[in-house]
Amino acid sequence: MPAGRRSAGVSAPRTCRAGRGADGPPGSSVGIQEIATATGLSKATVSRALRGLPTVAGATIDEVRRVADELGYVPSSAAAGLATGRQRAVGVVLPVIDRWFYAKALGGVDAELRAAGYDLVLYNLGGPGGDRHRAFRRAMLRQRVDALVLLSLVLDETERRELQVSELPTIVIGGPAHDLRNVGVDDRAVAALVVRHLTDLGHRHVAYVGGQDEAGMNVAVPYQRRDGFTEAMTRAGHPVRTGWYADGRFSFAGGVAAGTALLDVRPVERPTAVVCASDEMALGVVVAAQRLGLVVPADVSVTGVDGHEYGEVLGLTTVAQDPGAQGRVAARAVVAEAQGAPPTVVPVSPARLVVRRTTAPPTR
Amino acid sequence: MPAGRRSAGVSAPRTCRAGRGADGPPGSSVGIQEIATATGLSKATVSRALRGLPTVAGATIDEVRRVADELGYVPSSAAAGLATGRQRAVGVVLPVIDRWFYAKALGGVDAELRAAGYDLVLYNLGGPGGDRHRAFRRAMLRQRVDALVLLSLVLDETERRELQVSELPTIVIGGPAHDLRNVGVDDRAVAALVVRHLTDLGHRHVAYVGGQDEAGMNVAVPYQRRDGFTEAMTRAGHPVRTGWYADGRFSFAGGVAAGTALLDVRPVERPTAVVCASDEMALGVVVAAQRLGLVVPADVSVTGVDGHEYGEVLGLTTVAQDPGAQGRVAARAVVAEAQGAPPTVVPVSPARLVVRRTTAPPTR
DNA sequence: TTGAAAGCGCTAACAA
DNA sequence: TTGTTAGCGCTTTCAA
Repeated sequence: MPAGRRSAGVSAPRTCRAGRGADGPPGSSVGIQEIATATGLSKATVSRALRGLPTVAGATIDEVRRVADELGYVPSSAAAGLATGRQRAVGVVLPVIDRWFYAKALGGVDAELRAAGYDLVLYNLGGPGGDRHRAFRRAMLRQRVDALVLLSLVLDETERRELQVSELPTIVIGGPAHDLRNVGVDDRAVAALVVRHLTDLGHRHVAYVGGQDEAGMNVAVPYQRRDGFTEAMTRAGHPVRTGWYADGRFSFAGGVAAGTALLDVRPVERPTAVVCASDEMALGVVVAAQRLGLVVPADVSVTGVDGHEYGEVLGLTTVAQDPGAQGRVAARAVVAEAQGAPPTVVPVSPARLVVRRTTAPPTR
Repeated sequence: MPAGRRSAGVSAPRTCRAGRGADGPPGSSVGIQEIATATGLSKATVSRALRGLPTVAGATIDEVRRVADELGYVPSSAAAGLATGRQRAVGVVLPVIDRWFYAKALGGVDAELRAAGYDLVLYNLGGPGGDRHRAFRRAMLRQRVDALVLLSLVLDETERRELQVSELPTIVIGGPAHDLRNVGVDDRAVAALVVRHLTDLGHRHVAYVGGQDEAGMNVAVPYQRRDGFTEAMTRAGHPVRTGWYADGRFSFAGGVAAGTALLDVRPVERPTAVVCASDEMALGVVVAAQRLGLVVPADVSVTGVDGHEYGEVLGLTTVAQDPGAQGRVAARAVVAEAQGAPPTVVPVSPARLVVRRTTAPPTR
């Protein structure tokens, strides 16, 4: 706009405000200078008053705020950012938005940032197709944000290096990432929790639906859940058949496919329980079972991980986690760090077994 | 940082770069001045070269970019924004993130903005609890964005006024809003489409599940769908009983509740079809029907609106729309306007009937 | 408690 | 094709 304004006619070297004269309240470019003039104070004092610094007289603050309001003053984040070097904004980088976990976590990050007076700049890598690299670079290569929250991302070598160079406080939600702080549940423990529940019920033939989320989820999460499952089963004395690992791509449709593959076999070949690495996949497996004429949990028990609303309504046994809370924790951590606090250790996020109606003792 | 740097020791009035000396490549504050010095060019030329302006010699551009890279130059969006008055960012305001429609639309907006080189600043009003008002105040926008995309929002008087004052190019997705451009489907037509399908099948006793999304969805959407439904049914000669309007709160759980209320009655009192204003509610109604021992579509037909993935897997008849595309259209429109183009008319978004397995002729 | 003045890093007239 | 120069709107020393 400055440029626009300037080229709009006369070229008064300075004090060239707005298109319209500095007349009424509803003008676009009311700055602290205008407020200073109107109040007879200096820009410096107005600036301080607006921020409520303690060195300003209470009466002055009130007066300045009143006038600012009257004039329709809108602070310029760019100017403040340039002067202070802090943008009061945090970047959130995620692989895709339309997945339960990401959407919930993003909501949590947002809530916390809003409370802290920070803006949230979204960098969606847009799935495997999106030119994620460019998006990632832009995130930090423009100094638009003071910190970064990464949602379940696998970083490649280059990305990691750029992150380091940027020196931005960073944290990742969901799945540990090399050298970066991390908030999330203990995925191996989550898997062990489910296995324990199932073996306690008497299950010995348990299959697993996991797989890689092609959307760019942190590889560590699926691996850890799967390994945790395998380990726990082995420890319980019921090693898992190689054929009983199916890929559900972390989606509902993928769950249906995986469930069908696993369950559409002769009864003796069929697992008595299916452990899924997410609720959406578990829901898919339940649907697959029903389509095959099986009764859940009489014929097969099914479990998920997440705490998805649908699962609640449908009675899915699961290990519930709270991605919103994880988002809030992550946001709080990076904001604190951006404000100069030393990095603190973030505790492991809670996850708890919620037994509902898709698990029961095996009938075989 | 400037402040931080300054207080870090000596107070050299000017040219006080970085903490470390202006030594190696990986320093945080390399500006165009450094590049200018290194190349022997002026700041102005460096600036132009970096932006690839046509008035710069090709060789110069290459050289500047090379040196910039070498020095680890990171542009400052704040400085550029301050100088130009354009932030290269668009704000997206939405009531909640974790709803199918919003997540999808947000993804579309994001994709388009990324392609245009704009950043996306998210303003989540955080549901009915969130202090939505604050989020909307122009003070909060802080001139951080050049345009606004509103997702299905109802604006109150104050909000509308502040929007006007801000003079930002604005567009709303989903549901018309007073005085603002709008992208979305024709909700009355959508309802009529479903009714047509059902009456063609022979249905005369049709109930409706709609309701107000407490999350702050544009009121117009539910109203228009409901009115479109009522009108179409009346026109078809099958006026709807007053008791056959249920509130599903635009959620899956709400759909289950509404479906139960509607279907748990004596067979003769039961509608032969249930039209739902969203797929999630429709899925809930299907579940409710199954729980009551009814067969879909033999005992009841059920329809939704949206084109949700789950509905696809489960064979839900619906009117599919593409919120991602709507998001892209909206983003493109506001970006163009932010760049000075005159506002154009946005055409109504397409919606098409997708007949699957939850609708059939009535057996009664 | 306030004011004066010097920038923050970049862009854009204007001149060369 | 490039350089000079004057800001963009705010914050922050330093001095009063």
